[in-house]
Amino acid sequence: MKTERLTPLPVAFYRRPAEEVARGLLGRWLVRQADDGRRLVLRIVEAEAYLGAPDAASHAAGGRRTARNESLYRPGGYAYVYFIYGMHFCLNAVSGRRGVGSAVLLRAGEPVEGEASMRERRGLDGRRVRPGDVAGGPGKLCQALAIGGAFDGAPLYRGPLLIASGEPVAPDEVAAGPRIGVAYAGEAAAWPLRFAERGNRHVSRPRL
DNA sequence: CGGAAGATCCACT
DNA sequence: GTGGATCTTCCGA
Repeated sequence: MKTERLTPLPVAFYRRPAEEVARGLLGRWLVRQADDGRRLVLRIVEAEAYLGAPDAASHAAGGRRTARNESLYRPGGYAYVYFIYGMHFCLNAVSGRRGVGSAVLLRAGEPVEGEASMRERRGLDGRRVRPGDVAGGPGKLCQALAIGGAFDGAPLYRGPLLIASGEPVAPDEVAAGPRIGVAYAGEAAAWPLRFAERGNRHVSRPRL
């Protein structure tokens, strides 16, 4: 891939409503400069918007603010990384203005560079691998890119973890549906805030 | 201070 | 399709 096109998305990209940011992130490159010197790149193919206070599915529902979700209230352009189910990390891109608490959960990516390294981190070495096994899910994505709690609050426009402008997915190629794993959220559970590239086989759940 | 639930993943049937 | 793994965080008592 062409290094000269690895231009980080500017902070202004993120300082918009989460739904716009989620749609706009599809097709972009999630770039991880690993500690072993290798560069890992995923093309983002699935993302979910979480709106903050008015969204019962958000970690900021009702304005809830704790030590755990503090970075969710940073200005758009920073990472919110949390630990869940005793074993998985999830990566969000904070959106909107400081204090809003809205973010975009990065749910799936398509390997572009460093796939062998990602498979190794995922424990898939030598095994038969189907689309979605490498980074088709928020936990898988973080494991493939070696993203842990150390990135909570880190900027996404510079440093060892950033999102670079690729070719955005055309609006009519974006499928929308309800978010995954938020059945408890009442009315908000049905909001169509999950977005994925239509027909892409690397998404976490092909049904949309 | 105890308990319950969680923006998940995997193996198994 | 179902259930188990595994542990941090949060809220209620």
